[in-house]
Amino acid sequence: MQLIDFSKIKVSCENCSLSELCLPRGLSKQDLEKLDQVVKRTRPLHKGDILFRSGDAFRSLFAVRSGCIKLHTSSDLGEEQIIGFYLPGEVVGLDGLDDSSHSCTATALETSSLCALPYSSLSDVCRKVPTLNEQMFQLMARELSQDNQLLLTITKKNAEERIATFLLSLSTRFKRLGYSATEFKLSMSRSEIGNYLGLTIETVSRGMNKFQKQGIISIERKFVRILDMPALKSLCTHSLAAADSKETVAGNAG
Amino acid sequence: MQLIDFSKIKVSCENCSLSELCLPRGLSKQDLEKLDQVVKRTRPLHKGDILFRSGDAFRSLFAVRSGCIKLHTSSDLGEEQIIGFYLPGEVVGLDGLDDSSHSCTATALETSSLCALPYSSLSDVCRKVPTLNEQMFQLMARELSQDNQLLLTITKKNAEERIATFLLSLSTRFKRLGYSATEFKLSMSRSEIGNYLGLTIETVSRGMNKFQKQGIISIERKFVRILDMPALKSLCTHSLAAADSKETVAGNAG
DNA sequence: ATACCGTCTTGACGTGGATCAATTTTCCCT
DNA sequence: AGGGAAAATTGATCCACGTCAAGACGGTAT
Repeated sequence: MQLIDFSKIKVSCENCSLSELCLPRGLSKQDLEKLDQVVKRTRPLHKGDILFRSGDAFRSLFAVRSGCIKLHTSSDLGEEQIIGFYLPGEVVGLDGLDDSSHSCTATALETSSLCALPYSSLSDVCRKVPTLNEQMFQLMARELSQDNQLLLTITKKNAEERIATFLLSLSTRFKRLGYSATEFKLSMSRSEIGNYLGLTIETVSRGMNKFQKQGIISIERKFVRILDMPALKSLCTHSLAAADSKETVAGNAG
Repeated sequence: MQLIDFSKIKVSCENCSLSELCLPRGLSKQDLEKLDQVVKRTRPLHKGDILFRSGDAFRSLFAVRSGCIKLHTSSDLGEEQIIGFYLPGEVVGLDGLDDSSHSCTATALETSSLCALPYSSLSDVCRKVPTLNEQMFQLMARELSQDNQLLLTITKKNAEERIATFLLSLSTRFKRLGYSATEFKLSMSRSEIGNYLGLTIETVSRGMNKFQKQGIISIERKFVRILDMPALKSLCTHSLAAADSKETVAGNAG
């Protein structure tokens, strides 16, 4: 086994294959260089390692380079609620911008490497580079709209639709990363999927096996293959379509 | 009936009783003046009026001065999901910072007056006033954490707990506004409460009537009085407490 | 190999809240 | 003030999903 000293690797946003993802829109080369000076690669996390805890002082944002991070809260009574899963190219830690302490905990689901963006230096750079500042707003707004999507999924969809939506979301994101959209590994357990979707582990298991019997996916342990993408897509909104006509709620649209 | 020409009223954040709420932390007097020059009071909206629609170009943030605004999405099929209710001192429109177009629709639930903060000028001021810029981040982070709260409420609590949590949240926010924490008017319909909480109108109605029979609240039409605040609070987390011991899920906390 | 343990699957059963339906109450418009 | 429609209540029924329980499978330590 080869040991790699990550501290010696020159980290560069410019050369990072993910730069388009974690920082989508046109920063100039100069701006990128400014950002580069700020980014620190942390040593890799292993499965179960905690990146930050709810209540921790907010110090950095983290861009995922590889692996998968789950973001979750604990209620007063220690009940876990998973807020999201972060894949490479996605940024974790924005929850810390309120009161400068994190409201969530971030845990590695598998060996994961990250770039740390220390907030103090980041906000300096933001001040000098308005484009970057706006990108930060965009990142947060995107997170907000993802939350809203999740809310819609949970309140309006039944178990199977939620599971289908979840799988489709992963597929889309893997594709964006340049990986296969039809074959991938789930880095989270059934229990974590259930928690995220507001379902029990049994319901998740049954749903996925049903899809398998229908020939829509094949699933073995953590490995998923999507066999019939159109079918999967139509599963995401099935009952909504059925409810179509009677759904013009409230009618206070004027 | 008296007509008021709001355009002639001198709007001033400095004198606004809500300034502590919509912009919580210490802007200097000078900074406030800069902000003042940017704020525009819009003419009041009436019940059902739409402030902005999903897909509209993002132009302004809006601080609620009076009334109540609901923020909601429509899915592909027109199904409504209410994301939140905004009371005086709260800021609506942050969903527009992604792609500079709104992902949600904002509708007045009753006659409401607002301050518009045109984004173009606001971002200018933000550039000059770092404190304000940070407050914007805080606003968004707070919105994120509220979304997370809602998610927890919906996935982990049963119908009655959700309703109790909802009432308590309103109570807290009214109190912060200087209104009574125990007597207030619901500006949203049962159907809107249900939509927000992921419940049907019948369940909301039954829940509230049950609380009434238990002597915890009294409710007449839209007017709520909280009679036993401690009881209401304990209702918010009841079943979570019961699940306490077995809830140390997953155990990957190290 | 073997034994153990955590994760996942599968089945049987019970229930909370959705759905359906019938009034009643309130709001709004003329 | 009155009439019509939307909103809310209340009751009866149903079913999707949670709960409980038993087993299968895979990974890991001895």
